[in-house]
Amino acid sequence: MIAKVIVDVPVKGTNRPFDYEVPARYVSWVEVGSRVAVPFGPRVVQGFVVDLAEEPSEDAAGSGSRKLKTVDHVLDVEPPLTPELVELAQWMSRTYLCHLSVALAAMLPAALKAKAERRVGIGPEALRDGGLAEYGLMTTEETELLEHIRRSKGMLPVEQLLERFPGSEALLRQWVRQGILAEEQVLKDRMNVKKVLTVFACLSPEEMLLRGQELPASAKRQRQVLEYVADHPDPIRLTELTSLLDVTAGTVKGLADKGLVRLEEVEVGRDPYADRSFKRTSPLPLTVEQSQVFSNICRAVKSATHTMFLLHGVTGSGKTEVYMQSIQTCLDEGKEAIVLVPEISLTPQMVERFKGRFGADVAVLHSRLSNGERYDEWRKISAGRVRVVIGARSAAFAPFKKLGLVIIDEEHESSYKQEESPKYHAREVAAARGRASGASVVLGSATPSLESWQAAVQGKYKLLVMAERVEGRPLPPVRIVDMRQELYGGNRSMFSKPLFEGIKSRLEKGEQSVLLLNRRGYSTFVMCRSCGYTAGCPHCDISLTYHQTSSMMRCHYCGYTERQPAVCPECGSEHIRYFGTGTQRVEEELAKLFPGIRVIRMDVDTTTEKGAHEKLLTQFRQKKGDVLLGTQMVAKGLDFPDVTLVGVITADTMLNLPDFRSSERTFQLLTQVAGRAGRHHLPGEVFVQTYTPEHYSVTAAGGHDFHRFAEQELEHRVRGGYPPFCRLILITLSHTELALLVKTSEAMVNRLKALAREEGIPGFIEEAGGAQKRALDVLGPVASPIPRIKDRYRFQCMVKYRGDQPASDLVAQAVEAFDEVCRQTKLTISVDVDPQVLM
DNA sequence: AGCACGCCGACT
DNA sequence: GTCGGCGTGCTC
Repeated sequence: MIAKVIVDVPVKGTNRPFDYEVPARYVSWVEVGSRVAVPFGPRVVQGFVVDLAEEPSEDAAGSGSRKLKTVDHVLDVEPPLTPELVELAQWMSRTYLCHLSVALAAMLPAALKAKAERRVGIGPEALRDGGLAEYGLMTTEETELLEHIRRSKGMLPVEQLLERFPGSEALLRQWVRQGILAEEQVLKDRMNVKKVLTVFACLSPEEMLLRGQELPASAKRQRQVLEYVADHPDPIRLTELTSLLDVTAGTVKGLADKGLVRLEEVEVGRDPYADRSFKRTSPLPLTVEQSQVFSNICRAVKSATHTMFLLHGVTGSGKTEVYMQSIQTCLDEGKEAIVLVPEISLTPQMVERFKGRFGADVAVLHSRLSNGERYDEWRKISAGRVRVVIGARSAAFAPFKKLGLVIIDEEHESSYKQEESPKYHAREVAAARGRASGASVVLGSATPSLESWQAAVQGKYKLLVMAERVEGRPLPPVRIVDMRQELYGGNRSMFSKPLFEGIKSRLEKGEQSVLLLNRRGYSTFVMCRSCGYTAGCPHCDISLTYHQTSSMMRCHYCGYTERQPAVCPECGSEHIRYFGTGTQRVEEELAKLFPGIRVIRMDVDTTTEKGAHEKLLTQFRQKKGDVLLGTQMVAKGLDFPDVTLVGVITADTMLNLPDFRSSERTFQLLTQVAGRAGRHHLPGEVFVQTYTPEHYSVTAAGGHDFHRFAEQELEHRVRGGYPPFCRLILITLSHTELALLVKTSEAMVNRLKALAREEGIPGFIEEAGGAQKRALDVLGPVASPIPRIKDRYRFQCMVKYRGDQPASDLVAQAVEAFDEVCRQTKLTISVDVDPQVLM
């Protein structure tokens, strides 16, 4: 038997199957989707079986004089991929122009990426009579190395040897060649066991308290920790201890240094939800609207006909309950279901709802899991121990064998697009998987993407609507505040009068507020007021961002850091000003305006630590803060009963970005925050501060009116020739030499145009009214919005095409034509199909 | 990616 | 005259 194997070596030239003989002992074991170790050139690599055949193909080595190599071994007891997923990977590779091995690897947890481990042991030559005499004298170091290997018997990992005997790599290789050492390569998965720093008491409680007395008076925190440990002598996780007592890890480490406690890494069991019980819930009665939607989905699931549904349901209309009952139907049919949610809304509350309904039938996949934990969850799916998975975009690849339903919640979220290769969109992957397997796909959103909306309007997707909120709670009134008027009125603060009054009255009533500062694409930067100098990254064409916590200037693209300048480096002036309203500045301003206000700030600076996100939200829920202030992460799916005010500091920061989706993003964000207030018994109020109050994405969001927004935005998109009326492929070229880059970029555009002509793809047709209708068009080249990153200049060109045109093929051909140039000049070309952010 | 083969400078 | 630099090319 012959296995066609895609080797996990993602370079040009290996993007095709290689033929291997399957040894008799594996014949009944190797399947399409198996992961195997195969010899490849001089080493052993991981590969995926994508096909099985009786005979090797004509052009394979086996047909010539050389013999086919043999599959070394099979890496898993059961194939980690199904034939259906292998097919899907092939679709991804074609559609998103990526190496097939990259598409296959993206479907598996990172733990299942085997790397060869080389090991050496004593070889036949060293055991021969006469020993090593004929190889000449060895230096003491060499003798020591060989003795070390001899003593340890068995095989030793080379990596480990090199740690002890640095620089002996060449020598080891030579000995292997001479037969003094024997070598083997074993493919090992990266299944590191998760370890957690744990605090142990190492003295008796009495002794500890005694030693606590001896601590200097200034060590208040340390004494506090010591007292707690003396009280609770059981080992406790460091993270748990620090969050419980609100101290830093440094405090505990200080105690450890003094020998009062012991810090040790302890292996932890990996079920992240093992120690939690979930209250089981039963299906809730559905409203008329809900049950109509539900029965539509049920019909498709029961008949196993692939249908794409777009569920347009306002915030609070009870989409989750419909999802859960649809999933139940799916399970009753003996099928499995996938729920995709944006990473940010994959909160414990969300997980709790699904665990509560489906219990142990649910696997959870999110980015905070360690490799081992993720693998464990994934195993539950592949072994058939669960029938429901809830997770972020990669959960679209859950290895179910009888998939019946895929739910994509908040389908408009851009996080469904992977920004690294394979640059897939989970929505498109789910659709492709549904088409192949007969599963139905439900796209749910209060603010659908215009792509999905247009598909529904055209009847490609079936539109389902839920326009009413559960229990008829009204959507909160939205007050749009014109900041220009505020400025005319003499208010130069970042808070308008109405928002100020709103916050003030909430403080008085003991109610809570959420403030949103949309900082995306808008960083705080530093400028000299005397000469206009701005601090820029020396490697990228972008200004440096100021971080107050560290007093450092940092480049968000390459990580370059420098100290905050005390005086202007250009003119020596001391008048340096910080521009851009960061959350830190808003926090300061709040403290000034409302003395004693308790602000919980949530942004990249305060949430990098693991679990910080959840911790801050819990604090806010427990009313340990009056105001929750944050970037867009506060807008998503949060549900606090005592929040009666939501304020958006500046609605238009992202409206002015050079991206055709900026209006859409603004509308989505504003609509979402507007849904955050008054979800419970207390009525809510929303303030949106803006300099462009007449913009339709602001007014439509203010009126909770998706239809009006969609109508206007679609008109803009038609006129500009943008999705959903076409599809885009963004090609970015980069190189250190600008001249070469420009020349190559132009050549690329010409090549694309020539290919389109050759294929007879029609070009530009101008329609009456200025609307453009074209089958394929190539724009550019132009400098990328960030023209230089990490010392490499960047140019881009854009292919616009009608959805039914095979543009991926065309781009693939064009890019291939530049292979030679890329190799010779180190120029890189990256292709993004259906780009979400044009930067 | 590795690791070979293969063609030009600083040493015994 | 050899050892070794890392530039190109291949892997069933």
